[in-house]
Amino acid sequence: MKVMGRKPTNRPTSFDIAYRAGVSQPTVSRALRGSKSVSAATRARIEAIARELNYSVDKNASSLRSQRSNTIALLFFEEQSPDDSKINPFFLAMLGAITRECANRGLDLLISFQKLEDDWHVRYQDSHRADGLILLGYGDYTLYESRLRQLVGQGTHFVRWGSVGEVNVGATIGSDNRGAGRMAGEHLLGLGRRRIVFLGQADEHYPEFADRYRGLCEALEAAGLAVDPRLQRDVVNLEDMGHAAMREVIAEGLGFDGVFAASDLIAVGAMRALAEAGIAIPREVAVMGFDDLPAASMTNPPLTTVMQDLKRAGAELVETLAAQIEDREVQSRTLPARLVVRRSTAG
Amino acid sequence: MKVMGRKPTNRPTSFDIAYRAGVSQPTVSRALRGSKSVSAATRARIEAIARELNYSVDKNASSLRSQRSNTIALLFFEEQSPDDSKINPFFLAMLGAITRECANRGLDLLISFQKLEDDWHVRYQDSHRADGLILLGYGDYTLYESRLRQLVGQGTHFVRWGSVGEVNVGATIGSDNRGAGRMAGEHLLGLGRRRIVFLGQADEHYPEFADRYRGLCEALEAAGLAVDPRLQRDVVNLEDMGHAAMREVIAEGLGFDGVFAASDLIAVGAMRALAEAGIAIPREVAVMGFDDLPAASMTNPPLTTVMQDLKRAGAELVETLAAQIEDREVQSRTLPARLVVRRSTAG
DNA sequence: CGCGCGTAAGCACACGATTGTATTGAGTTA
DNA sequence: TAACTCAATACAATCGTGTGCTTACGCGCG
Repeated sequence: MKVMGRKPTNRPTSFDIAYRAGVSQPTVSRALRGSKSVSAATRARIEAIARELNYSVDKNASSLRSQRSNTIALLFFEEQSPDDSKINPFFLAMLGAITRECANRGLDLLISFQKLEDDWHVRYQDSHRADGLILLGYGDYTLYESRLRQLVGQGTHFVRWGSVGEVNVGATIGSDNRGAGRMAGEHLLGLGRRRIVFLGQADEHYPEFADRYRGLCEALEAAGLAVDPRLQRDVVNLEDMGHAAMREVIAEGLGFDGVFAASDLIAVGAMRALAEAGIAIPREVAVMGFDDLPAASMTNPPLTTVMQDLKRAGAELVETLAAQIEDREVQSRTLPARLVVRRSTAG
Repeated sequence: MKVMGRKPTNRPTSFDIAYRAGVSQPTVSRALRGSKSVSAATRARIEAIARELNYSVDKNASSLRSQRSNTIALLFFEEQSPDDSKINPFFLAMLGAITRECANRGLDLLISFQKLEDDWHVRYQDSHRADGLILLGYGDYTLYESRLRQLVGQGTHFVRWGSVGEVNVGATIGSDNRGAGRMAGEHLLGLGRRRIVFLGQADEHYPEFADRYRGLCEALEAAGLAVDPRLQRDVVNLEDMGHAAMREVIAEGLGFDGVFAASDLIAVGAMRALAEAGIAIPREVAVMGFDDLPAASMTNPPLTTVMQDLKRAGAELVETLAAQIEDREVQSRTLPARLVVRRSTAG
């Protein structure tokens, strides 16, 4: 015997539910979505049948009709990728917070790692894959700014993690990098350190790092100390770069008693260079990082650093994006960071 | 003036393309999907117009009609989650490889972190959100085995990362844990170590760890040494647990000159305990881990460990799942692992 | 000259839900 | 008793593609 027309998988549809409940199919849809124009009794009956049949709404049909996917896309993009499978660990940590918040709101999360050259900026919203984007990207800001403007132009909803500044396009959530930099500076100054090396770019291409440096400078100036520009080194967010820069500073023989690295990755590299040079941490040089990666507590000595509030960051990113999707007013926001003191600056 | 009917976003549809190209809508669909029943000239014309209008296929309509979402879902699940936003770093590392492979194949990747209690096992495929699942989960295997059987029962496509053994349900990809354990044992034995502590559960609830232990035992036996069960400790995959277990072993005063931790996280905790006890690594005790987390190279001394081939793992997982979705024959597979020697076992 | 076949394209419908509008029936009031 | 209101539900029209079947046409061959 040949049976045609029915696929082997006999997934129930809302028609099946309607038939058994003795109502029309649209009523099933309304009941399950909680419309108040369905009587409580009918709804209860429908829900019971749906549960019994293991029914679940077809996401594609639903999204097609309602023009809403209830999905957001998380896009990571980095410029330098020596090894593609290495992802900035800080963003990975944030991933946990974002997924959690999405789950709470019943949103699906699509993720993708992008090269700057890709055309992600047109694909997602256009194809109705996602209602909006969360963009996470360290790297040269000026390189992708034009992409962001294009997104705004085509009406795509998106939120960015990064430096909350004047020049921003679209809503941005970020840590209070300047405040945190100042806090770090004050911590080192409080330990009696006076000549502090800053490892990290301080130009407009990397606004987050630049803000951290600006904060450090503020702390120095507030303490009546001059800022020595020779103690600032442009370093991108890689361990090896931190190592190289630190070696250079040591070799140049400028005196210094503290290091503030713009990220933990850089700090780890710097500590390695210091250890190789036989310089004692923290006795001779105190070292601080930024991010509080898992690795920060495993270094020797454990690394003092600045912890960003990832949980709140994830929540704010998702909330801001959701608001934007619902056409509510949104604005950029700065989150406080917290000092985590460990032995690399103890005493 | 009031304009009705048209939403402000005037996304072009395949009808618009068809109209301008002077063909029917189905022809557009066929042309863009590469059907050979469209002449080259027509296809070129259609593609040009599509590009010009910035057309992109509506994912929802396409998935609805074809019953294929071209999306896979990546599900992490862990039993112990003291802090929800902490994710097993090993899986995070694998994430990079998986996204990359998905991108190569034009698959979208949905990700979600699940508690074991959740009903993810029915939601994804049923709602046509994804064509299949990749499951990553450390933890007590016996706890979720029934869920896996349920997945098989309802015909859901899925692939698992884990221990490739006899008892598996569904396709599984995993490292050759026994071989790697043996390799680790041989490495330590080659350094002249004779009494080797194993930190990690060795029962059927955690088959990956158990396999690593079995490999170690094989190496010992092959060298004509007896296995001392007092040197094996049940430890779950947490740094603190490694620390506690190592302290215990030290306190008990059993002699030992090597430690093989079932994971880097455990190894880091163990090294901390050894350092606190003033035991020199590697002079008095050589230490090895497993996973090669980023943190492994940052410990003091840097940790010798076993590197799993993440890139290949991601590729195999995706390939196996894709094959299953296309109803091709699939089978479980074991991947080789590689020893990474660092200073924690040097000499 | 008629038959068969291969190529290129069109027609009509199905996919499974959401949504605006019409309809029903019960209850209320003058 | 007829007109009117309101709550609850049914009807029909989408949303934008993919796909099986049919059609139109050109060509070679006996």
